[in-house]
Formats: sequence, structure tokens, C-alpha cells
Amino acid sequence: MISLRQLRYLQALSKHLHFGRAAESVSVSQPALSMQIRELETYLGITLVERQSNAVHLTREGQEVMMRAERILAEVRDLVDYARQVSLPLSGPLRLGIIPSIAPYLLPKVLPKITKTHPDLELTIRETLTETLSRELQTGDLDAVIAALPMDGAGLVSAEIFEDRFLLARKTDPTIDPKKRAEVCDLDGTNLLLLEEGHCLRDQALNYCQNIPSPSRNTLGATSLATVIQMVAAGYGVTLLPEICADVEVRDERVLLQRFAEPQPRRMVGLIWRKSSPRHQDFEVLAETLSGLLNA
Amino acid sequence: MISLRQLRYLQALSKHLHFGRAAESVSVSQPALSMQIRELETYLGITLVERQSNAVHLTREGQEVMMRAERILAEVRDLVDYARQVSLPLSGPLRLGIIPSIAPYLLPKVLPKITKTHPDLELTIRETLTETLSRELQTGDLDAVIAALPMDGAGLVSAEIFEDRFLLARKTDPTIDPKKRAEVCDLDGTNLLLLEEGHCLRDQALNYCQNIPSPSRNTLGATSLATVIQMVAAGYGVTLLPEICADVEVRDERVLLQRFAEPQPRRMVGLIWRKSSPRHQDFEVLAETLSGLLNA
DNA sequence: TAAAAATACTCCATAGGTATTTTAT
DNA sequence: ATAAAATACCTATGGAGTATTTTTA
Repeated sequence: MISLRQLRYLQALSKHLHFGRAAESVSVSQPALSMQIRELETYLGITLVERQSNAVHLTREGQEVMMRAERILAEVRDLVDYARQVSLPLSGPLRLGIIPSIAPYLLPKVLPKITKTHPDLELTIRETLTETLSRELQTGDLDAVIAALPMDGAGLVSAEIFEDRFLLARKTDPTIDPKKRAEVCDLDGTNLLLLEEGHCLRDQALNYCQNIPSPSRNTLGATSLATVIQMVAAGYGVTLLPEICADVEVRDERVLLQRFAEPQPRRMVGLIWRKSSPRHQDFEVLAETLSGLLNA
Repeated sequence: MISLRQLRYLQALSKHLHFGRAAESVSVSQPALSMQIRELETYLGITLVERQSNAVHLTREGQEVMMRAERILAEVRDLVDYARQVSLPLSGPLRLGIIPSIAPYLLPKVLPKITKTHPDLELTIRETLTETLSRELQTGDLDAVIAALPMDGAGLVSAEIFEDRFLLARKTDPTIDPKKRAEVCDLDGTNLLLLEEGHCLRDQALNYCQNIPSPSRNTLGATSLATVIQMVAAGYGVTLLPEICADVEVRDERVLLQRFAEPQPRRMVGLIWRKSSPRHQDFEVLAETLSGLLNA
């Protein structure tokens, strides 16, 4: 069977037209190169090189084989070059899914920096609910997902990015000290305003509130946090607002944000990908980068 | 350093998507193939294959590397083919495709002589429809094809082998002089029995008959000419039969064969190969040989 | 005779095989 | 529990080195 080594040696020989110098140019001994050339000729069944004591030159067929060999070696070089380029971390297309309660707040903060530090990264963003993201991740339609941990789904792994505390958003009330920590009982007897079914935010809030004494509350079911906040401002109830959303969503003086007393409700936001994905390194790096940007 | 062996193993793996079966297909053990794939990945610095316990598939980069590898392996094959052709004309493996309306009649006539005059030729015959042959020829799964000219497909060239006239096969009728030439109008008002869709024979016959006055005919759609002839013998209709099939298919006295008046319907049968094939010389010789055997 | 390639031989790297372990379902 | 790939370990092929011989101008 023919080998690339034989083609490389032939190439060296055709360049130097001298077995000794050709061998030297590819860092092997003269007999080693002679042997490989000989074997190539034997396998192909034709004489490639005309050996004279004072001169060596390729036969007509040798020239033809040489041209083909050159093409092959060039393509091999291209293949290796391609791989080298690809092996640079965080480059090429990356399809990233993000849940709606994070995307509009996180992306403006990190996208400019990411595209600057990783100019070869071609990000495609998809914003939708956790369940859909999980499915698309598993089928390979997405490369990675940013969502609250843990994410259900077989064969998925994750890295933590940042911890997101929930704040209590209520109508401003002069009698309340903004520094004072809110308690679960503060939710008692008020309307708890939440997003519609399917948003993990809703589930997380309900989970925290499940031990409220009297759960007489209207959970609304809005499709955007902006709506929920407007309802809060109008005095219709309270909500649990992720800290990351606070800056953007609450510019209204009628809304007061309060931290909770320990244990504070919180969610861990992470990057999730398929365990079998070859871009493990990429995702670790990406998670690290995001974490650095957000916790700085 | 990268090796052709690694590319061959990668090709096998990409085809079977299963380490064990891929290894078997290239006649090595599973660990041997695993090792080579692993080393290729290590050398390139990228993961080519995503290994899951139940499924194996190429990564995006793996696909790209694979495409390049395929090109390289094809060029290596061409190099070897070229050399073989130079050293021994018409020797070594030759994968030949033939259409069903020629294969069973042509091969018995020529195969014995070909294997005698070219004992080093290792023929592999594939018999299927024109469209499939054209595709497999273009992808390199076949080296050459025997079919009716012209054959569609980019980058293909051909050489004529022999001209095949169509004869009219009809139920024997004492009132008809067998020497008398048939006319297109003889087909009028009878059932025209043909092979099913996809056979070029069908298209050729329909092409000839497209100007029949009253095309009230049942074109049947059989899968073999033998069936068609049986239908003719039973008086169910007529058909256009290539002359090359006549000897084999028509031993039934109930069937009468008549030549057509000029211009006789005919097809040119030729040998077709890729213009880029290095075995140009081989195919010219083969076509010449076949032509000599058939027109003698 | 001189220069260069081929041969002889020895050694060692590595591809490959068998047996086994690990891993994921 | 099963199937599949990875690992461990051993064998053997063959590529390469050194020393030498052959060839031919």
C-alpha cells in the first residue's frame, strides 16, 4: 500500500535529483530514502526514477506521478492547516440558547466583550423557554444553553456562570425601610404576580413561596417582566424579580426592591451542553469568561 | 505526522458510524482503528468523532476533515490507477456498471474473451439503471459504465461500442412476410408492452413511437424483458426489442421479429467514464476491444 | 578511481492483535 | 445487563541507521 511518506520522499528526490541530498533534506539516511522510493516503484509497477551514477532524473511516468503526489501532499497540508485553525478555542459557529428571563439583560452586558475577545466566534442566539432549549440541545440543534441550573435532560453537563438572587418588588411605601430584608411572610395576603406557565422563573418563585400560610393570590400569567413590573407599580401586587433584571426593568419610582432575609431565594445560572460534545473546552472557557464578566 | 491509513480508517468510520464494523470493513481490529482515529485527532488537535455509547457521529470539523480526506484518497487512488495503467494496460480492479437491457446478453459474449486477453483485469460488474450508474460513476464508486449514449452527467466522456437496432417483436402471423420491414404504423392500435419506469429502453421505445396516430396502448411496466416477450407470445401486444437481446430472449416460435424500415430505431451503446480518470487509455482500449468482439 | 546508489544487517518504533476494563444505557 | 469504545500489554512488521558492496562514468 502506498504511503504519504513515499510521496514526500519522492518529492524531495524530484527536487534535489540526488538520493543523498534528498535524504538529508527530509532528515533520513540515504538508504532509507532509496528503500522507500524503490518500494513505491515496486508497488506501482513502474520505474519513476532513472538512476545514473552521475545523474538522477524522473522518468516521464515519474513526472506524472510526481505531479499527482504534489497535489496530494498540498491537500494534506491544507487539511492539517484547517485543523490547526479550527483548534483555536472559541472560534467558528456556536448556536447558543438563552431563556427569556436572562437574555435581554445578560446579552447587552456581555456580547460586546465576547465579540471583542473572540472575534472568530460566530454566535447565533435563540431565546425561548427552558424545555424547548433542553430538547434542541439534546438533538444537536443548539450547541449550548444558558439557563437556570439544574437543567433536565440526559447526557447534559454544565458549568456555573453566576448566582442570581430574587428580589422582592413591591409598590413603594414610605413606611418601609428599603434596607430592611423582606421575609416570606411579606408575601402573605398579597397578590403574587408571575409570568405565564412554562417560564422557569414562575416555577422558581412558586417554589420559594410554597410555604406561605394563606396562598390566596392571583399569579397573573404575564408574558413579559415589564408587564409584571407595571402591575406592581400600579399597586396590584408583588413579584419576585431576578437581580439581573433589576437595572433594566425597575426605573419606576413607584416600585421598591428589597432583598430577602437568609436564606435568600436564588437561582444558579449556568452554561449547559451535551456531555459528548467535542467543544467541551470551548464551553468551559465561555462559561469562565461569562462568569468573569458578570462577577467583576 | 498524518498518514493515509488514518484517513482510510476515518473514511470507514464515517461510513459505518460504528468503530467495530468500521474496523471490520478495513480488516483490522476495533482497538487498532480506535487508536488510529485517536492519533489523528491528537495530531490535528481537534475532535473528529463524537462518541456516544449508543451512537457515533462526526463532528462538524470531522465532516470537513472527512471531505478533504475523501478528496485525498480519491487522488491517491487515481495515482495508483494511472501507474497501473502505464505498467499493465487493462489490469487491476475495474468496477464496471452495465444497464440491465445489455448486461445479460453482452457479458456472456465478451467476458470469456476479455478475461482471456486481459487476465490481470479484475472486473466487478454492477447491473442497475442508467440513472444510478451515472451517479455512481460520478462519485467514483464505479470506474466505467456501459450504457446507451449519450449519458447525462458532468465531466463524463465516452467511446462508442456498437449500434443496437430495435426490432419489432409481435405474435407470429402466417400472413406476414418476416422479411418485410415494419413501419411505425404497425404499432398503431396494438398494445405496446414495455419495461417499467426507469429503464432507458422504455424511454427509447416511447421516443420512437411518439408520433403514432392513435396511442391507445397499454405500456405494461414489466421488470424483465423475458416477461415482456412472454406477453408478446401470448398475443397481448407488441414490443420493441434490442437486437442484442434477440438471440437469448426469442426462442419462442410464437414470436416474430421484424426489422423496421428506415430510419430504423436504434441506440448507440458505449463505454462511459470520468474525464478526470487516469485510466483514459484503459477505457479507450476496452471500448475498442468490445467493439471488435461485437462487430466481428 | 571516485561518486553515488544498492545491499546487508541490526535495531527500534509503532501498528496490530488479544484480553480486559470502562462507560453509558 | 449489555453493547461499545477505551485501555493494557504483548507481538511482529517494517522503517531507519551504520557499514559495506556494487555500479558506472
